[in-house]
Amino acid sequence: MPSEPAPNTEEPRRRRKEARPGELVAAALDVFVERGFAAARLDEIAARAGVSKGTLYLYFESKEALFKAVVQEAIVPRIAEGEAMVASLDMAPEPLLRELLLGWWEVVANSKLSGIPKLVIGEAANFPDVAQFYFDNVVQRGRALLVSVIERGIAEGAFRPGDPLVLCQLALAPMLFASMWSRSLACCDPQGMSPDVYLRTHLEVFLGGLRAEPGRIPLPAA
Amino acid sequence: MPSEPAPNTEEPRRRRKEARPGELVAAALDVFVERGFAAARLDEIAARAGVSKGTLYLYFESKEALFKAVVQEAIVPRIAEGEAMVASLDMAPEPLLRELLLGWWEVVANSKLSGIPKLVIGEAANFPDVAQFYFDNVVQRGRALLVSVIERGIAEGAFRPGDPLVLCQLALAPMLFASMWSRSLACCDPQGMSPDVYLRTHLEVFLGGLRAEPGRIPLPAA
Amino acid sequence: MPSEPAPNTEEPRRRRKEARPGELVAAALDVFVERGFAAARLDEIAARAGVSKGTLYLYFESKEALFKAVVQEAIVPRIAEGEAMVASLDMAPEPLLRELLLGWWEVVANSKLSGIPKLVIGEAANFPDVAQFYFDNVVQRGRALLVSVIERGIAEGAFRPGDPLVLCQLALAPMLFASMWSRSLACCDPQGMSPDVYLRTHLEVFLGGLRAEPGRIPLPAA
Amino acid sequence: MPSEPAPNTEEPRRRRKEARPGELVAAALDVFVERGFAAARLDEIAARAGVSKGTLYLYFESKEALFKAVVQEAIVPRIAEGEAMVASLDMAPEPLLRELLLGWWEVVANSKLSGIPKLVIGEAANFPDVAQFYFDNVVQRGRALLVSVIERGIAEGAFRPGDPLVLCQLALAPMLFASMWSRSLACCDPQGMSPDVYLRTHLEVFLGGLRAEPGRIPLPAA
DNA sequence: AATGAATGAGTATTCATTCAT
DNA sequence: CATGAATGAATACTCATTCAT
Repeated sequence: MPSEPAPNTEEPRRRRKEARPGELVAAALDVFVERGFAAARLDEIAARAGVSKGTLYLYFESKEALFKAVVQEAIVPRIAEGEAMVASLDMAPEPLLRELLLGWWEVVANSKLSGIPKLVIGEAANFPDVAQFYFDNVVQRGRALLVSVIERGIAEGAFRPGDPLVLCQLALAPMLFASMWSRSLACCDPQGMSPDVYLRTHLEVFLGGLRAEPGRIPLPAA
Repeated sequence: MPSEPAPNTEEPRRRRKEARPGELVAAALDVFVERGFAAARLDEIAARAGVSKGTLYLYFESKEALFKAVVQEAIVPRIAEGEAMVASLDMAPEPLLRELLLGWWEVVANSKLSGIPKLVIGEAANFPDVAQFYFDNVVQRGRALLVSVIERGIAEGAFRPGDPLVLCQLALAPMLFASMWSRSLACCDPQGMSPDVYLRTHLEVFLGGLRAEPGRIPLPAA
Repeated sequence: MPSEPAPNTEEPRRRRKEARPGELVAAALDVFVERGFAAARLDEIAARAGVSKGTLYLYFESKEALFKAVVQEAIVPRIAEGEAMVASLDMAPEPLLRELLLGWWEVVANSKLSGIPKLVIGEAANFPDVAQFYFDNVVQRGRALLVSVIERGIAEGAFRPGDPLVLCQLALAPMLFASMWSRSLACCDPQGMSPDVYLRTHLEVFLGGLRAEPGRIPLPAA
Repeated sequence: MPSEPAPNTEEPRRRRKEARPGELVAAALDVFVERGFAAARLDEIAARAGVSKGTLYLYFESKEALFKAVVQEAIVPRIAEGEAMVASLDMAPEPLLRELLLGWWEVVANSKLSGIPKLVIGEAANFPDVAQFYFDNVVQRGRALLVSVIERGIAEGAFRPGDPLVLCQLALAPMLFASMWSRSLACCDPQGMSPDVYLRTHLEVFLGGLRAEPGRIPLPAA
């Protein structure tokens, strides 16, 4: 009769306990991104995290809560990094904007994270709480970031005058769209398209069209 | 006690029979767009069309077949109109491209149809057959249309040289994205954004960045 | 406006009208035998008969009624033939019994008809009316036939004394079983078995065991 | 108002868990035998086992899997017993064959088990997987048992020469047929028939016809 | 803290039967 | 007579959530 439990070949208990929520969130991110919100099965998330389904409910009170945690853990910090970048970098608006978009592309577009916008947009109508949470915590803060840079660019005369929010959306749309595409219809396309060419063309065309140049009229306004 | 049966307030049988598939497809379009493919309940489609669930199976052998019929009836003809437009209009590339994008926006973006791309992109991973069908019948044909115009623009020196497929995607992405947005997160946004300003800004910026002008370098290529 | 209907290239109306029920019953026999009673779809029966589903209900008030008609048309006359045979043939009991069993084998076992016993036995519990109908119209009459021959054989000292009904059942069981087997598990058996050897062995063994011979004791009795 | 929770009248969780599959299989056997495979409702099986429908799927992944488990648990062990019997008993072929058939009759014919052959034969055409499984696991092994005894009997000169597989089938057919009959048309027969007389007559007639005796010719062969 | 057995509401699909034309 | 459109009840299977251990 051993007075001590069999030597644990896995992580020590204490570490696991603290690490649990993070492991669960990581597994959840995987499954949510692969299947979407509605189609993700808690069973599969639990299995991938190596725990039982019941354990999920120890840490998260529902599927929605789990998803919110995924957003909180995986996406919100990326936004914060962008905010820090803007605060610390002392660059002219166009290079800064370019830098931000490139940074987003590198961090998000090529990782699992890029699956989240697709999921949220695709299922927002069926899960309004999820949508609202994402909007408040990700969209609003992300927009504020870009809008501030664009507003400065307009104020400084680097960009054509226009609606900054509209321009923010137009800067992001092709990138978000590409990330959604790559996780949906891209696999139906036998030839494909170079993501690199796509991104550089977008930046070149978008910034080329946004730049204030002699003879250019202001962009539309409300 | 009427000696004659109550006057039939319903459509005569013969007419209904021919009208049925169309009514079903219309109801299905509504529900698919509101709920997505997986979450759309056949019950609801039937109820909205005023028939029983069994009747759906008289005309469509499965949910997927019904969805394919929706795409076939509602989307494919719009593509055909675009093809006809390109064939008949004798315009310079830039105005033609502008016209096509505007036409798409008017016909699609403001109708239920704009819900279909969101649905397909959001659920392609879970329903590969649906995705392939949409890709083959809508994406490919739509792309061919725009790509031909863009190629001509490049050849004639109106547009900067670049990858036509990439440019096609970049022309459409902000529009498709906006239509997806309006059916998902837009309702979380208290202030909103003028679709009109959005579209005109996109055209102005995109075409402004695409236009060949002295001193401009070619766009990236593979 | 033709005063006469377009020349019918098919069967003339009058003949078809009378032939209808027979065609329906024939199609029904096929489908019932292939699928069983519950799994037979009226759709398929109608399609095979080249009529609409509704037409079936013009002639038969339900699936059960249709099945009863099948039994009536296809099986009952076969029994009558056996009865006629016994009445007309003036043979000793053993050759007569042999003749009857051989006749049954030839007429029934190798035709679709042999599917009916399997169906009735397999689904009697779920469709008691069908079972009762079959029992009254087929089993009882068939038994009476064989029992009379067996009783005569016993009375004349050709067969060992025993329960005639039991002997009747034992004479038929291997044949009915074989016909059920050939429509069910036979296809799982890669090697198979010669039906001819099977039948001849049965007759040889059964009649060999039934025959009264010196030193043999009577068979069991109730 | 009891200060303590009501004494748990149900089984403790741990015990139930291990007992569950067995209880489910037992309930399934009942319902499959009463209704057949297609007509058996999972609802009813679950209700009879005192669990919810979902619980069935915790243990068996489909109706087919449940049925295979029934065969595995309820029938296969019976075959094994027969195999053990042949291996252990040192008897002459005829008594051994008689013993095996009697044993089968006692164990199977009078229990629910006898409903399984009826079910399999009745629905094999509609459920080929089920049929194949039954054939491989029950029919083949059962045949091997009897065939070996029959072959030995022929070799030792106790039985007339003939096709052992055919003789095996002929030995079993009346017994299997009787078990199917008792669960189908027997209830339509007001007078009935003594199973005991039936069985003893079969053994007497069959073995009487099979026994090698002076002056008997060999049985048919392929 | 962790488990995993149990639940039961929810949904696509099938098919005998009806009835207006 | 004949049609075939319409019905709606029936059923296997799924999965988020609960809770006794």
